[in-house]
Amino acid sequence: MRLVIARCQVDYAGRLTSHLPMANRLLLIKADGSVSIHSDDRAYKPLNWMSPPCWLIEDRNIWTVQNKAGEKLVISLEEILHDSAHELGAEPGLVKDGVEAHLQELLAEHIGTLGEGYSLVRREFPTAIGPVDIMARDADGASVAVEIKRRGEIDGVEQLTRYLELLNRDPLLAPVRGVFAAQQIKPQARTLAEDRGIRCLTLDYDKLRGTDSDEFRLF
Amino acid sequence: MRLVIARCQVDYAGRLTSHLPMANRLLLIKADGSVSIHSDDRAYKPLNWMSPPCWLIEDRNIWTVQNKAGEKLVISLEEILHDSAHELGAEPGLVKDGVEAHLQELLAEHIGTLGEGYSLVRREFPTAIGPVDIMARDADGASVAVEIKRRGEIDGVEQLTRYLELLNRDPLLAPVRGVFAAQQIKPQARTLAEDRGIRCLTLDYDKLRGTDSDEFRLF
DNA sequence: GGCTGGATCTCGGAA
DNA sequence: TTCCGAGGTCCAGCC
Repeated sequence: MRLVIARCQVDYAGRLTSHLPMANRLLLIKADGSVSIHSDDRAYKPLNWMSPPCWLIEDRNIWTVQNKAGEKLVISLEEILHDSAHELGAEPGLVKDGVEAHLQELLAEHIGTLGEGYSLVRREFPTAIGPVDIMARDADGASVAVEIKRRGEIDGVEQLTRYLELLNRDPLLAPVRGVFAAQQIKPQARTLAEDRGIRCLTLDYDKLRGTDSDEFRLF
Repeated sequence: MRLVIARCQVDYAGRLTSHLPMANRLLLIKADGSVSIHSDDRAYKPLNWMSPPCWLIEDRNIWTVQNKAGEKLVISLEEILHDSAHELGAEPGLVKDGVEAHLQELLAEHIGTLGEGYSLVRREFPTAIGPVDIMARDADGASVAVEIKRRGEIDGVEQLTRYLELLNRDPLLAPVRGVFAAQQIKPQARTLAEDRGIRCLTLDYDKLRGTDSDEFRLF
């Protein structure tokens, strides 16, 4: 990894065109060839960048980064204030816990959260337009399609609506009801869902994760 | 801006929990207090980060970054390989060209792109569920709602469908037809749009921008 | 290779 | 403040 602090201006031409006037910035050149340009604020997003695979050509004070798609980043350097290189070695990688995939696992394990007598058909139930997060049957054996989100917004309701429309054309499954399950459901999404006869279910991640044997406590 | 290269492990607890095993990484501490942790690949995304406003407390070899929401990043340092600070000064800011806003401007200027005799009602036509990109009238004075995207996908068709549903309840406007305009329209989006009686229109950014007087050439 | 959908999305604007 | 939509979205997973 090479760290350069420099007074520079930057022009990008690719999916859009952009221009950065002359100023001091950090240039980050990584081992995979990627380049990013940071100002002294914002943690997440660089001002400009080129994702790998891409190639940096240094021609005196003009640096050009290019990729196969023809996107181009041109950095004009006026003054270099710092330039250092560092060997970092392998990155073991980030371990995450608490994303949507976990919610799906947990709800599948605790399918009774949907209601008494519910049973799991399968996770990632395949359809022509993509997999339904969870297919289940209620106590009477009727099909229920569940869409799971961490944050329930309108897009998720639209997604579930498309699935239901398709699933209800299958005489072996129909009628299929929908459940929109999320840790948090935005009011607009809830309104739209309920307008369409879709049940909303707020999930409590900690409670789902907490105990594998809640049922015991009932006795 | 402070640049630290260090052997460290990192734990984040907030919107999710995550763990980074001990390894060498770049720690970026910016003037606004934000902190990000980069490995030696990927230009765009840090492994972990805390966005401003947040506060860093250095207690010997344990650094803790926290924000008001209670999100917490704990960095355990084993060895510091580099540590430097740099004054960058003000960032003049990025100037962009070629985003959706420009398409909207250009199509409004060249409303005839929609067809002979079309006239502009207004851009950002307000509705209860958000602004319609462009409202126009055709040669016969009938209302036309236009949704503009750089890349036309299913979400955009759904968005326009919601607008049309609402607009058609207004007797002063109804009947309102829809046009889905984009630089590129995905086949699935086109199919869905046409199923719903929405016209698809592919926009040529360069042609729209190119000449203000194409009409002249017809003579 | 393309396509789909999640993301600690981030970021900006408007109500 | 919340809501909403764009983004050079990026990115992983699956086909």
